[in-house]
Amino acid sequence: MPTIKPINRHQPLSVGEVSRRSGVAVSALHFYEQKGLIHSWRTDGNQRRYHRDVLRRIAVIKVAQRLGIPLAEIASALETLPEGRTVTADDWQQLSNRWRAELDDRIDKLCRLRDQLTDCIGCGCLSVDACRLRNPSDALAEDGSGPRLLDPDGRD
Amino acid sequence: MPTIKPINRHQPLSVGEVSRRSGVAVSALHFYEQKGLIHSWRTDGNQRRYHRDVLRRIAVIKVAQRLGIPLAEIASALETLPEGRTVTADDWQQLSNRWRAELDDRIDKLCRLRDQLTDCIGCGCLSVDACRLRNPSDALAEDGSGPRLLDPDGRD
DNA sequence: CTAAGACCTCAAGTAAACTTTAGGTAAAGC
DNA sequence: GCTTTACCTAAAGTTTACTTGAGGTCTTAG
Repeated sequence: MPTIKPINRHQPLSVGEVSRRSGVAVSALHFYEQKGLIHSWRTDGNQRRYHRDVLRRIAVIKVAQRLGIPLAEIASALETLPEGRTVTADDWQQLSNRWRAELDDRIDKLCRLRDQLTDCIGCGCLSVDACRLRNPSDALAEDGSGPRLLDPDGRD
Repeated sequence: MPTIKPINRHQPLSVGEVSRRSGVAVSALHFYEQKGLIHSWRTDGNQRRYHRDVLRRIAVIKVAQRLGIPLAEIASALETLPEGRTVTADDWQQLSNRWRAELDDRIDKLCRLRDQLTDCIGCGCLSVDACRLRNPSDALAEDGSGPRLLDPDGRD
């Protein structure tokens, strides 16, 4: 047995340890817990303790975030797993396949947008009627930052 | 020619007209003005009036937003134009070339991410040491350990 | 035993891009 | 003249993903 602070694979982790090992700030861990993304129990002294599985869960969260998945969606995806369960390889495969499809989609949209932009740079028109760039056929805005409907009226 | 309310090309536009013709909410127009993206003058009654050029300017803003350019950056790009000037075809070409480069960049990054994800789905490891997806830094030391299947024991 | 460091909660702050609300003025229609 | 519609300002609210701060408790090293 080690003499100095034996890091037992089956010992629970404190929030600080999880933070150091995952690279996620303590405040963010609190936040994730509040949002139901991770779970913990408490010691007698009311301090959080985590199962080591939480590290893998956090890894999934971080990857999903890099993919551009909002936390709420990550949370609901993780909720489909049996309560608080370790994320298995199968789980990961399911999640990542779904997320890759979304990523593919986003890439597709951006590529189409790039093509339109390229055309438009060529013509330089920005015409209300003719410019594909100004008249996106696929109505979904990249960024959901507000309702925007194109007014059919108008020439300029 | 219309008999009712002749829409003169050289008459200024009220904020409501600009809103209807551009598809941008009045509140957003106020907001853009506050941020220096568009400009107006006032009537005796303190109401905003816009030069028709504003519509083209707004078109540029909207396209830039679809490209994912933040408003602050759009503002500073528009500021490089002579004060309040109409956006010419040349201006547009300059701006859009720059923005297309940024878009290319973003697409590139997403594609690389997709590739990593695809790899990772295959191996399913999410390993701290070996997973490219979890180690986005380029300073990844490729030790011989190689990808490994998910350990049900919860190895981090 | 005590002081430092880790941890706790709750509230408020941050940034982006707007919208909503409230209270009031201006212009247009009948 | 009166009412409806358009417009004005300033401030606060919205969402996402957190961080920061204040004030207090727990745990651990010496």
